[in-house]
Amino acid sequence: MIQSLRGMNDILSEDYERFEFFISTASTVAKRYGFHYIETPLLEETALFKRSVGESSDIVGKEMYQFTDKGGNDVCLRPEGTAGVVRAFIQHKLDKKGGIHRFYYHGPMFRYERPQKGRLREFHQFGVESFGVASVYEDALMIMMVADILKELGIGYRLKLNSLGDQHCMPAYRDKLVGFIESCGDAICEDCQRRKSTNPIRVLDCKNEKCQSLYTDAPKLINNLCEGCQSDFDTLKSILDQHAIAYEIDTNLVRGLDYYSKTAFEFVSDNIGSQSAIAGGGRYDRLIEFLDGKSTPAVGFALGIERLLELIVMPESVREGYYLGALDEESLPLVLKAAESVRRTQKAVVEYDPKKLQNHLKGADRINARYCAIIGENERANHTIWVKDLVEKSESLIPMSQF
RNA sequence: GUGGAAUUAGCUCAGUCGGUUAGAGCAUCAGGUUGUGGUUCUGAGGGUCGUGGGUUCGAUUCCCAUAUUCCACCCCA
Repeated sequence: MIQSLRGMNDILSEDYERFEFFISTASTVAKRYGFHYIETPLLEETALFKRSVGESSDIVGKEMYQFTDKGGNDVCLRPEGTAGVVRAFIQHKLDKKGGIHRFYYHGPMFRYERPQKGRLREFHQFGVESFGVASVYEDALMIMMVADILKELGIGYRLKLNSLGDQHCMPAYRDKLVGFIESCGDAICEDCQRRKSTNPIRVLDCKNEKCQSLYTDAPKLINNLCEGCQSDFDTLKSILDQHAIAYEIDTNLVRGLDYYSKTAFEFVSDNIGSQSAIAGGGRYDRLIEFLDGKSTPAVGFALGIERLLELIVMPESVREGYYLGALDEESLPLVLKAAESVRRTQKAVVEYDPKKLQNHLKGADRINARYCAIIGENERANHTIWVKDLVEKSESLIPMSQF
């Protein structure tokens, strides 16, 4: 038997209902905030991700589905959504056009990781990107939008917040931290030794207890922000306070993608296992120019759809449409005809096997139909269709001409 | 990528200290005297016990490999 590739799932029936419900809910919220849909290719030039997400990141370093196509191009299945949207933004010269551009998107992303619950090799994200707004109010808008989406879906969460600083304060802090780490010498774990050069900020949330005890005195980025970053961070906190959005400052929160600066946030759920981040995002003011566009402030976020699916509280399903069946073989053509006209306005499902009324009613019940429409000997003789409303429990004989 | 656990019917799981026809609940299908559902009763179908090797007179059970899923690490959405 041929199976789907490891970490790549089919989404069917009930799961898809949730999936669809999520997409429509999130899209509706995004549109209410003034965002427009954008669709970008699943396949992009490898260089795009190397330059945006960053070569030092795990995503680019070891998780990309990378190959050479028949034309000899070095390409990748997209591991995240922002890079493609930024590429499109620049390619269509919206950076030069100026003004504000707000996009939302959803679709599959690919990362070659070891699968686990909530961690798939093909997974789906819903994301938004906002270009041209430098104000920290836009950062707050992002967080409010995620909060709105999760609220409409009935999902509880904790919000973690941090500021990563900008090109003025981050490099200085990084040097200071690396200096501190070096002062620890060989006392720290192997992972930290490696992180010291790849992503020094990550050592701060090392799980090793010995490392943690050494790091209690480590310099914290939050205490080393420059004036601009500090005041934006303070403003952001006060906006969230005013909107009653609870948050916790997590000075160890580091986004794994190199393009983030200033605001970084993550929504986590305590009910889905160890892969608990359900949404993450932040500001990336420098990315557009890194990709040869005109310097444009930007901020965005992405939600992991599969991680949300089991948390979604679906609205109660209502009975709808028709179930149509025949009591004998001779009635079937008339049933098909009736179904055809019902379908012009409503759902109509036909049972082809003639069977007893009782079994038809069971069948109608099973597919959650509102009406059970049956044709048998009597109906044929009188040119009527017997229809039972499964909610009202009322029944009537309707002339075939009215169908 | 590292360490660990699991894999038996469509689903959730029993079970076999290695020995004839491998069980349950739910689901499916069919009936309960001739046209009334969701919450009844009866019955039936459905499994080469994840896959491939090995040990054995004999393996679903023991051993090895492999695949997948799950847990922790890692990472992130």
